Amino acid sequence: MEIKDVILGFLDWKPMTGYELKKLFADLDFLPWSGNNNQIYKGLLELEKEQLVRKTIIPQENLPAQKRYSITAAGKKQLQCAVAQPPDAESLKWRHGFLQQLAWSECLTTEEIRQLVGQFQKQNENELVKTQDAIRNVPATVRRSPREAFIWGMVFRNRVMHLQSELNWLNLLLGGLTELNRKLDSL
Amino acid sequence: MEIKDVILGFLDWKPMTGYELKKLFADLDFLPWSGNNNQIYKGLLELEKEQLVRKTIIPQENLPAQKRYSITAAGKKQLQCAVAQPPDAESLKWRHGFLQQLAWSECLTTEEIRQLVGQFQKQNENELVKTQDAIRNVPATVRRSPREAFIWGMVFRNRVMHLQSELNWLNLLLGGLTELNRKLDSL
DNA sequence: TTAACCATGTAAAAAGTTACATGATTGT
DNA sequence: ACAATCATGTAACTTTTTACATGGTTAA
Repeated sequence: MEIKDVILGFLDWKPMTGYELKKLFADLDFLPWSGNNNQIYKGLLELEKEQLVRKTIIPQENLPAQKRYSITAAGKKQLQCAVAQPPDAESLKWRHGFLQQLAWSECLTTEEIRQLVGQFQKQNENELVKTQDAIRNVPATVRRSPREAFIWGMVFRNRVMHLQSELNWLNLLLGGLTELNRKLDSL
Repeated sequence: MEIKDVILGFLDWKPMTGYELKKLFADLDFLPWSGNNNQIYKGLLELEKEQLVRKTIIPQENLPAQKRYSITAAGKKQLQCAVAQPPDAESLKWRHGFLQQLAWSECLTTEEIRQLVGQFQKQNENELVKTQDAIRNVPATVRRSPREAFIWGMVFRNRVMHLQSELNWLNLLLGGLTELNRKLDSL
């Protein structure tokens, strides 16, 4: 998922202007882009050129005309494709790409979502093992004092705890999806 | 903390070459920089121009000469200054700046570290409240299905759980620092 | 009257990634 | 024979940020 895919995700909710998109980027903390003018307005121009969105110009009195963008069929296809990608490794570092895929997963079946979640779960488990190993290899140089040794231990433990909390969250997620299916089946 | 400060942090352990620094950036997952040639070698040149590091050239047979950089007094001052900054807001998003400050906090007193931790703790608590509020304001547009509503709930809950796990970690950290002090006092 | 909101966009700079370039040594 | 390690650096490109630019409306 790159920023243009997220824009498509928003436009798949409803048609919007660049201005509205900017506000969403500013409000939603899990998106790693600032959503500045350059990203949004340039992005929209490109998306239009690629025919993934279409614009309607709405003139206003005393204010610059609104350009309201809506997603095209090709845009929907592109969104679905981006969302269905196997979660990439950077998700485990700072750009939580998996959350973005999940947020716009409405275009996938529940089974496909489960698969994505499963893949991400495995990546997290591997990373947890890797990090716990890494603790044993902390460079000896960082033991100038018992305090520094303790602090570096905590730096690694931070990551371990985050990964564990992520795994807990993934279990809740899978449980919730099952629960939803159960309810729908019983209707 | 920007990448040059982290380089200073490493050189404060011991003098190193660009090649060694690269490996550290590659190995340590909590650092958000890839540590590619451009960043490291350009960074070192700039640091040298700013007189924050000094280089010694060590010729080798059959291999390019090593350039071993060491931190200067001015460099140590700069590092301490960077580490002592109040943790910035981006720490709460993706670039976990606080971890970097903590990792190189050996130049601070335990009291100063406690202060940093306290500040970061407060920011996390505020952010937790803010995020829990935000859940109540999730745009109604994202409820195309019960499934989507559930998923967006989980996207927000991911952040809540991370913040809670961060607060737990901060308590462990403060507890550990107290414990260390107790031990030193009892000698 | 000052700030925030509405609404668009562009320019320049900074930061980051990927690929290029060299070339000996060591292990599989 | 091929890949990895050692060891430096540069060039081209992409991404992101910050600042510039305009200008009317509304609420404190």
